[in-house]
Amino acid sequence: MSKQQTEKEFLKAYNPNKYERPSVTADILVFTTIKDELYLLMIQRKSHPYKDCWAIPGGFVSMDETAKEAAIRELYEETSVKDVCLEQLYTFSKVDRDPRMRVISIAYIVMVPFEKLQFKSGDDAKNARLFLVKAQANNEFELVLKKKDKINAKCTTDFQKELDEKEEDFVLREKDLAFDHYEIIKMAIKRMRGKIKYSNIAFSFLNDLDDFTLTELRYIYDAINSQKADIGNFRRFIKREYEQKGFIVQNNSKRIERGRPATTYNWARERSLIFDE
Amino acid sequence: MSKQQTEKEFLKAYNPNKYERPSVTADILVFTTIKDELYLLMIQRKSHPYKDCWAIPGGFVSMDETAKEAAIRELYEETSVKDVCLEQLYTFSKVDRDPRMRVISIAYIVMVPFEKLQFKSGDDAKNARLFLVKAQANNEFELVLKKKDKINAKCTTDFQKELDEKEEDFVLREKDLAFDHYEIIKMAIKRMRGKIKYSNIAFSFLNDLDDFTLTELRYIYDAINSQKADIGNFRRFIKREYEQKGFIVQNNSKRIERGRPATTYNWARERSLIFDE
DNA sequence: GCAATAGTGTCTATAAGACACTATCCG
DNA sequence: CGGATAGTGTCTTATAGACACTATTGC
Repeated sequence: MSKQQTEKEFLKAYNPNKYERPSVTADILVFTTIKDELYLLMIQRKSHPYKDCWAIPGGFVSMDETAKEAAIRELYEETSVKDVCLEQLYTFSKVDRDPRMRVISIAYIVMVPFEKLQFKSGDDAKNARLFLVKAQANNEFELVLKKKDKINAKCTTDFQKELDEKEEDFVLREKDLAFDHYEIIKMAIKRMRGKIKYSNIAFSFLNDLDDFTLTELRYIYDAINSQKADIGNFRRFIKREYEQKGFIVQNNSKRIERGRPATTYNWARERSLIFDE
Repeated sequence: MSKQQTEKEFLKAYNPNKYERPSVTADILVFTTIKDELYLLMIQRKSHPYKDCWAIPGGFVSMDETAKEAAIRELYEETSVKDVCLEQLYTFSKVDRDPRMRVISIAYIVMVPFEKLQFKSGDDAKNARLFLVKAQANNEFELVLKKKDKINAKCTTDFQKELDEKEEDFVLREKDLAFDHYEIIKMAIKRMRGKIKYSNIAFSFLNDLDDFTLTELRYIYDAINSQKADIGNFRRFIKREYEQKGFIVQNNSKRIERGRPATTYNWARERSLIFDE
């Protein structure tokens, strides 16, 4: 090979199969909130390895798509959700994390309003469920499926029937999760808690950016932090950081449910600002 | 295939070569500080693609190492530096980022004291240089090689001779960098500026954790933020966040150079706390 | 009126920024 | 003494947390 080779010549002669290569997958952590609780979408594996264990959804990154595009595709396949923003969490590359072969996983966080989630729990190819994320000390957590909760009520799979007949809630702990998924989820929760302080990620959980109340928004903060914020201090914080700076504006209408009607707000800037890094 | 297959049988029958796979590389951003300026290690490519362009070092992740281990190995090969902490920055996966083939890069940031860097600039396989990171508005930047600076003085390559004969400094801008490396560096600078506020990453630039002055530490903050901190406010900040909490402790000896001798400090906790996430 | 929810006001402690001042070395 | 660098003090404003209070609805 001459040193005076042009780039074109070089590329023609280049053999891209010289080295063995790992598989690359995109994993997605689909979080949602209901009231002031945080939920995570998990699927039950129907095949080896970790058959019957619960895992976060994911799939191989194909040659003609970015990792993010793969995550978006997977997300759509699992939940019919489109047009959401994803945040890259971390890339996991332990050599033995998958017993089949070398797999490197790029994990993404996606935050979806519960109302937009059409998770395909009826799909008999696999069980998909929203697990309550029950925070414990030190960023540890449990994933809980409440007996006869309304959230996964539509599910009519064998698994659901079994669960309904049991005496207690169904609880997943570290050892019950497939692969290194406990570690991934733990990191995701930590990341969300970190980012909620200085970014607007909480707004990505709102069902309607044109019509939300400060209480709805506070519940989202409470869900992620798993603690109840002081009402007065929270309002002051949102008004200073978002209303005074023109990101959110009051609507004319009020939300009437029980108690005093609530002022509703709308996000006044480009929607793409939500969840921008 | 029977549904009653055991995991062992499954793994035996599994064919891991079903899908085409991308190559995976680990790229490292080696930052260092001199006085209150930030420098980045770049290498000049000796082969296609982007022959003669400047790039951040990197290499393929092999099948028996994690991405982080690959980064550590690369780092050692380039700079003889060992025992440093790396921070995973981001994984870049655009389909066409490398014209040879599909390459996904996991980028790592490493912060090294200048004194510990033995960068192999004499190695005639490639030029390696420390570029001054010259910040501009909006997280943009230029990489500058000053004519006849002392930092890269040991270099005797053809490139250096050429540079010495020129009239002006050698400046790299976005278009002068290989692949998507401008974007990567930009993100790295942003990340460091974000993390320096609430983490102890600045300490990882200190040459001697058992003997440093607050002025040395302030210079590191200035280098990353590319602005000069107020001396009094900075001291108050460090004393509150680090001395009062017992992370750093005053030494008995003083550092005597010019002017009033400076109190030296040492990091009093486990060293592994430096740069922990 | 009462339960329920929305929303305000106030007090305190802490933190961030601007900036003037003092201290201690060398030569 | 003066130049150089280290280190202190003070004033102002912004922010965070605790917590008591008022407002507006339906029934």
